[in-house]
Amino acid sequence: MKRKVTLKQIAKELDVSISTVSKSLKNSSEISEDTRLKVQAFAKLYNYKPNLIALSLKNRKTKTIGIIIPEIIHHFFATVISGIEQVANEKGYNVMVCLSDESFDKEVINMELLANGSIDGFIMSLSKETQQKRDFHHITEVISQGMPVVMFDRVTNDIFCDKVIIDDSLAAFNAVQFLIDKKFSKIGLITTIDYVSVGKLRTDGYIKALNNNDIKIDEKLILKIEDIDNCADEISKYLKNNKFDAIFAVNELFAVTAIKEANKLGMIIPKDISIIGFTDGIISKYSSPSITTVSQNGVKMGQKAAEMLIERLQTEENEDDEYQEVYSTEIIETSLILRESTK
Amino acid sequence: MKRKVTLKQIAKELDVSISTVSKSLKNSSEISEDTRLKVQAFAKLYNYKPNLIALSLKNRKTKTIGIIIPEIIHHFFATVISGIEQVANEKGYNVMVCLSDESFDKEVINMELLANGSIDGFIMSLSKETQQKRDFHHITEVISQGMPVVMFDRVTNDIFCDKVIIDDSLAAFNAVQFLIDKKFSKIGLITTIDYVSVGKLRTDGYIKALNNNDIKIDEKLILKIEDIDNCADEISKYLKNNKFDAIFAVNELFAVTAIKEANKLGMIIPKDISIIGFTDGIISKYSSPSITTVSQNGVKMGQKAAEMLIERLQTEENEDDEYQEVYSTEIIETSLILRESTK
DNA sequence: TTAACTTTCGAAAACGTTTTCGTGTTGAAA
DNA sequence: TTTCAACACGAAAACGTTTTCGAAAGTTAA
Repeated sequence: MKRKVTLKQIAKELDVSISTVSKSLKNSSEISEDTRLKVQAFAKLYNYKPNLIALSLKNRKTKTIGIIIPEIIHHFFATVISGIEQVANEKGYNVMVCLSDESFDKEVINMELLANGSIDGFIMSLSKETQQKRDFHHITEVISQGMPVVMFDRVTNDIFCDKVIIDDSLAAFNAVQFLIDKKFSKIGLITTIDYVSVGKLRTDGYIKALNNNDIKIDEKLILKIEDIDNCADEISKYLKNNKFDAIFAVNELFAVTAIKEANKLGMIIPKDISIIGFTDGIISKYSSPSITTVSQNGVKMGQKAAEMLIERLQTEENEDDEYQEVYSTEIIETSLILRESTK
Repeated sequence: MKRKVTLKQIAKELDVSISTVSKSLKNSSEISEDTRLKVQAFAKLYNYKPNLIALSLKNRKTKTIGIIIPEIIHHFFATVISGIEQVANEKGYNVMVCLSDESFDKEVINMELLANGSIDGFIMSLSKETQQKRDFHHITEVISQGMPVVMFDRVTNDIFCDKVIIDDSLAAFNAVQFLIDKKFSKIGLITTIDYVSVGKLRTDGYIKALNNNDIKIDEKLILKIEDIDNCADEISKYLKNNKFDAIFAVNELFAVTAIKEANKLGMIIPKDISIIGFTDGIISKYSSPSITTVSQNGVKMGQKAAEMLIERLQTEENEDDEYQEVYSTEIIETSLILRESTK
């Protein structure tokens, strides 16, 4: 077992000082060509690579980005990570991933942990519990310590920082308008409870679209689901007790579950009911029928978030008067992907 | 903006030495109760938290695990990360995630990067290209430097290290045997090209099951797909040109695509053809019909891998004679989850 | 020969910890 | 009064870098 070689060892071996070794490897003109080449040859032979932890300590920056998301077994979040990783990689950054499991406490603990020197900045999406409690002290805390934060998707107006979102309300509006244009009027909505910010916004879009077209809101056609894991029964009951032309679901799970339950009740999609989902995940693509959906480009969101964070890290690096403090909110375009679940 | 407070600042503020502050915070009996409490109060007030990078440098361990996987937009890998993160979290470890994008070069670069001090050990699954090239020098390299590696799922016999796998061959065998027990004999196989280790093993299981039951292997019933992204046409042609009772697909994507293409050709699943997939992802669960599949418990694999790695890190910590060098391979159980795609 | 540069290198500080060891002060025992 | 242990604390090294500054040679010019 050969441990990694350090500057000190090289110095000792070649009988020069540590400084000389360091400078030689950086091709400093201070060092004669003789020793420079000698050191470089030796370093190459022993495959010297600088210890990144030591560098982090010295430079007070780690070249890693902390990601905090509610869960990873969720196609959308996985795509966001993928986007982040991609640009981080290009720009020489690594990523540390922490999962909050939708728990406020875990979110806080993870943030505090990472904030203690391990990373240069955060990219995060709020946990459900955090959104519910509306307690963001952990985030303001790290921001006040000078650590940049970029929030995406599940964001809050209570925090001032860079953000990357889609226009959930508009996207929902467009989806519902699409259904209305098809001359549907009995349009159902399957959504989440209101404290999930994106659920709320998508619901708003639905309502706005109906209002805009003078269609009366029928509360019975709006289903708010609390327990996502056991939504099937609720949806089944909802389908049985109402008549629909179409349904707009705020995520793919609700959409696909609606299709399955509708099938069980003898309805055929899209003949009897048209269905539109939200988030272009694998479910929508591969279910039968495949689902017309609002595409929410996770990869692009991740890329944008990473670009914004790294941009901020690098300007911070140069200007020592660190008070530009102008935050921006980037809106990623959505589009309606037409598939088989709509007529 | 208040930067994080350090021991040095506290020491200066209270007019004691750095050592005294450090010891006080660790409740050392060397320090009088007076100063101890005073320091602790001050530290609490200013929310002192030790800098983890400095600790990492001092202790020569980072308490983080490096994960290298081919991609993250893949339900199976996402579940594995989830499992790893869970036990890592419990045991006070963080995770750094790097994606190889199925590329050999990216895998090598990422490993070398992380190996330079950023992490204590690796959990990884080989990229396709690495499996094809059979070049594992980057892995032997880090192992020879004393950094533990745990491989999962896509592993190789060429490397000696801890491994977590499922018995792909047996699982495939059981799935095919299940079909044979249903009195099916024209059983198709949709698989990958051979250098993907798990694809090969699952193919072996298929062949063994047929042989075991004296069913002649018909090469025309075996479809090897190279370009996963455009498999639909190939599968469609394959379905058109052969007659089947059943099909075994080595992943869910092939299974669901087969269902969709079969539907297009007017066949009904499972009435006309029974289909079994591999990997219990969301596609299998939510497609219509839902897909009978070999469940490959990613969460459990991740958990096990993390346990093995951390176990090794901790014994390494205690025993300085680090030569136990007995590696084990853990096999995670699979099971057949019966759903609607089989009669 | 001397003064003034150049060239080439090393010492040391710094990043933020932990820990070993030494030291000065106190109190009690002899 | 002397001796010694207990107590309370600080100095310094160490982890592995980078970088500033100073200094010892060697070189050139006067």
